[in-house]
Amino acid sequence: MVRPGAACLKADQEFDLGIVAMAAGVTVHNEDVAAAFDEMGDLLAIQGQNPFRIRAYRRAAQVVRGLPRELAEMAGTEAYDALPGIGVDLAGKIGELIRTGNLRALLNLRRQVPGGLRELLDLPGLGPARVRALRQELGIKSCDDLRRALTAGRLQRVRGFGAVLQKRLRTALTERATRASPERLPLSAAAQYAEPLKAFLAGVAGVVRVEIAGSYRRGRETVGDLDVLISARRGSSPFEALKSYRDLRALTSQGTTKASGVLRNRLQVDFRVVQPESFGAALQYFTGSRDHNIRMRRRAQERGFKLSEYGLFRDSARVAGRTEEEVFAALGLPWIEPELREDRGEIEAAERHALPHLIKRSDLQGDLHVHTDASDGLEPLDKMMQAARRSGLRYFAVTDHAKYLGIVHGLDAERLARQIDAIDALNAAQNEIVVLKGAEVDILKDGSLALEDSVLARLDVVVIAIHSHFDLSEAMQTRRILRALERPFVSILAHPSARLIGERIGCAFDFEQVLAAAHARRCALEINSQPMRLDLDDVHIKAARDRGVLLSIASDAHSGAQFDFLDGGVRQARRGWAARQDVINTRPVRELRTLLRAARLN
DNA sequence: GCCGTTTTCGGCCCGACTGTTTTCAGTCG
Repeated sequence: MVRPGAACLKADQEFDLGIVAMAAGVTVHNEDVAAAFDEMGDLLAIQGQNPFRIRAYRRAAQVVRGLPRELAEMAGTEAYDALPGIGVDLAGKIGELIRTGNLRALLNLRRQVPGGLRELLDLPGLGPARVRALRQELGIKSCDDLRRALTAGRLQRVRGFGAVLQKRLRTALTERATRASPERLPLSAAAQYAEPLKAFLAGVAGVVRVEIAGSYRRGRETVGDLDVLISARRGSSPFEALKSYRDLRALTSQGTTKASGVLRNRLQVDFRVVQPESFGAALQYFTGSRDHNIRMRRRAQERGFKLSEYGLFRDSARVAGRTEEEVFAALGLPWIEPELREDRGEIEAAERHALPHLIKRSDLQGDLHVHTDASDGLEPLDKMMQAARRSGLRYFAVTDHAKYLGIVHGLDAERLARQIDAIDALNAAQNEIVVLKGAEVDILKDGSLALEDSVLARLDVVVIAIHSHFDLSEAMQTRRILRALERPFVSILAHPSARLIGERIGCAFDFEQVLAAAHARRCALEINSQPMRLDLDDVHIKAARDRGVLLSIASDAHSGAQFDFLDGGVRQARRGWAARQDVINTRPVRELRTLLRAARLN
């Protein structure tokens, strides 16, 4: 199942979610379980419960979100219990949710804690303790209550709520009402601000080194903020220099080693200045992820060390910190690539010296999904060929859309035949790059393809994809894809989930079954590099790789400049643990042709 | 609530900054 965000349980409503879920007859998805656990964590926090118990719920939510398979398809509580961070109790709660669509513990908590209190937690400056104080002292149960109390000046009575905090809350409530709060940016969009910022800081007097850490460095598909790490000589003042930086809208807080600000695009930035002897430790720390860090610190502790952003210490003596490698080595681990640091098994793999050699952009020799102006691309074949060559590719496949209802300019059999002749002529006229003959063929609603097998037989590469009927039931969508995969000339399943980041959640289908079918017929799954697609996502790439299904990193370029998107596709592949040998377009063209022929079923 | 080559109880990552205090709790990452 690919669907990432299907909220079937109305987790923020006050009625019995079991009745709702069961009445609608819907499946309980992983995201529903994760949302229920997140809510448990929030409500327990507001109650002031044991922080470690709260963390257990949040950690469990995280683990569930990272699963490539649906919990509902797993063997039950015993299998749940085997998941990291999930013990007997939480396994039972997962089971209850899956079986009944219901969680009694959550319903009980909701009776004790008004739902509106949860939204208060999202306001900056409000954590569980202050939310609790607001409720106890003033009976505040929602953002609306808080707004009224602020207006009436009632907050002055509550200890801990001074003038500054009140002003902050007023601003936050206004922003919330006008929906001006920033959301996560696609990685590529964040890069447009992050890289110039980095270059600016690197040019400030006294600055020795600048790195952007956090989810940006881990290559997550979206970025919520930027963590900028600066190593500077004593006496230099990078924060002062920042005040003249055009893209910085405001510095919202500033200490001696730490500052925060907001960029013009509303992206939050946190700056930290560290000494060179701590830079590696700080880079490790601020790269995260949180779960990865917790594991690392625990590991340090078990070995009698203390790990912080300042270094690895035994008592008060620093034993490592200048470089990341040094810190990992002192903890008995090889350096771990940032993209892997999600606590998805990378520490265990590092211990066994079984980390993958992650793929690099320079490993790519070709691109197997490219459009020209024959369909919806912007540039003609020869221009695309020149751009592909400039991008260092040795081959690429022209995969214009096949004609079907809805896609303008799609090629019918006759135009495709003419394009095939043109490509043959182009290959005959030059030998700098090989142009492969292909098409992007729609998977129709019933799983049949938009072009006849007799036409597809002439092609080197047949890319199939879903561009319509995204909302079919999981069973129907699965049948649709499996049926398409039975067609004899299929090479690659493109952007398998059909999601658009921030716009459209992926189609629901049984990913395990699709993997099995793809594996059986040696069809590759695409990692589409378009910034809004990045489809497959990291979790499913890893699942495909673990299953031995080959991948194709493709630009889906619609113009020559878009071959640059391949960088993002490689990034995504790395997050899914992909190595060079997992990706078909790292192969020389001759070897690639062998692989493509092997996928044919005739 | 989880977890275990210091184990079935007693730990659980760690520090900066802010605002509100007169020494620190709460929040945040």
